Amino acid sequence: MSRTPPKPGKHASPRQGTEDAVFLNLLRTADTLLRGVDELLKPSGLSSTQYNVLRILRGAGPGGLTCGEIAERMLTRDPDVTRLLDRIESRGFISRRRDNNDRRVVRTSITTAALDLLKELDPSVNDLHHRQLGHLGENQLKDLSALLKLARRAPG
Amino acid sequence: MSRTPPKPGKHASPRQGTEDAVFLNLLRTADTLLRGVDELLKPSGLSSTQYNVLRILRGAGPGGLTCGEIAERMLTRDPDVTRLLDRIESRGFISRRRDNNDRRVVRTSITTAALDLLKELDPSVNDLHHRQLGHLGENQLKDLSALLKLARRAPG
DNA sequence: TGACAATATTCGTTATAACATATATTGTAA
DNA sequence: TTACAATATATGTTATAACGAATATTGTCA
Repeated sequence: MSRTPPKPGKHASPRQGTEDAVFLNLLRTADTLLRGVDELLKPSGLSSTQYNVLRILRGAGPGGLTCGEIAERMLTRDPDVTRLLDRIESRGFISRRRDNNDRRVVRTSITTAALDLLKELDPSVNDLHHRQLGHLGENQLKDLSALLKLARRAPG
Repeated sequence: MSRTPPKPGKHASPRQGTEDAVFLNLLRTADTLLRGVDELLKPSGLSSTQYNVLRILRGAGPGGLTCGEIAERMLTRDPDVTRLLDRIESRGFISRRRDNNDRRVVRTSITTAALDLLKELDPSVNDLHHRQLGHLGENQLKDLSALLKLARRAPG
């Protein structure tokens, strides 16, 4: 097999278990927190994925973004941005139009209806995060963010 | 609204941004790592959810587990364990039988075919985790695990 | 120009997830 | 025993995700 051999002189490594534990804890924690957000969004009929897209578009401003740019910024990669946007559009939360310079691309921007909804949701989302993570100290939060960012930066 | 008022004398809090950052980093990192696992499992036709179930059942031993017990231990909550198990069963990786004492419950146990497959996958999964997380030091891994565990333990 | 690769998005299809509700079995209490 | 709540799993249905291939447009180079 193409298995990387362990460094000579090192035994089967306690790291293995530690790395595995990080992986398991990461998924469990992410699922727990995400579930809370989905719960909170349920009354407005948004999935967390849709909510995430709307936040991305709010951040992008009135110029809007292309499908590819949206895909890049999503938290969770989605191979089918088109139909995700279809569903959001059908609720009147985004508008799409062909770019005149490059007619391959479709620029998507957020509607004022969606901006209003986000504004309404903002405080509850902040509150939720605070309930979910407020028991961590400021330093722990910063450490955690830094470690997570670092964890994503695999050398391979 | 039922918004918890901020402590008097404190402004809108830099914590808010920090908590939000943790949340975003958590989802991004989890997605990145999970994607690697899915990629690795693709040749064997297992989703990461199915793989997770098989690992749970391996850990449970020959006595097997009930649907409820499996659901509890899953990384990602799934409201429809039945059909998840259906799909795994159709590939011959688990066997199910009614419990004779309590005929409501179905006990599920892993087959030797699945044990063989897991054994075959073990080294590649460990290697993957090592490639994904090996650049973190032993202490960082332990800190990260601890913080993630702590993050799940919200007081509410 | 014409052929072709690259890019951006869309579509067809199948698999899986989510949600609400139904069925079967057991335990409990009148 | 009968009625009823509780538990464990299963099913019907709809929504979303995943995968592969298709379409449209642009850029590049012989």
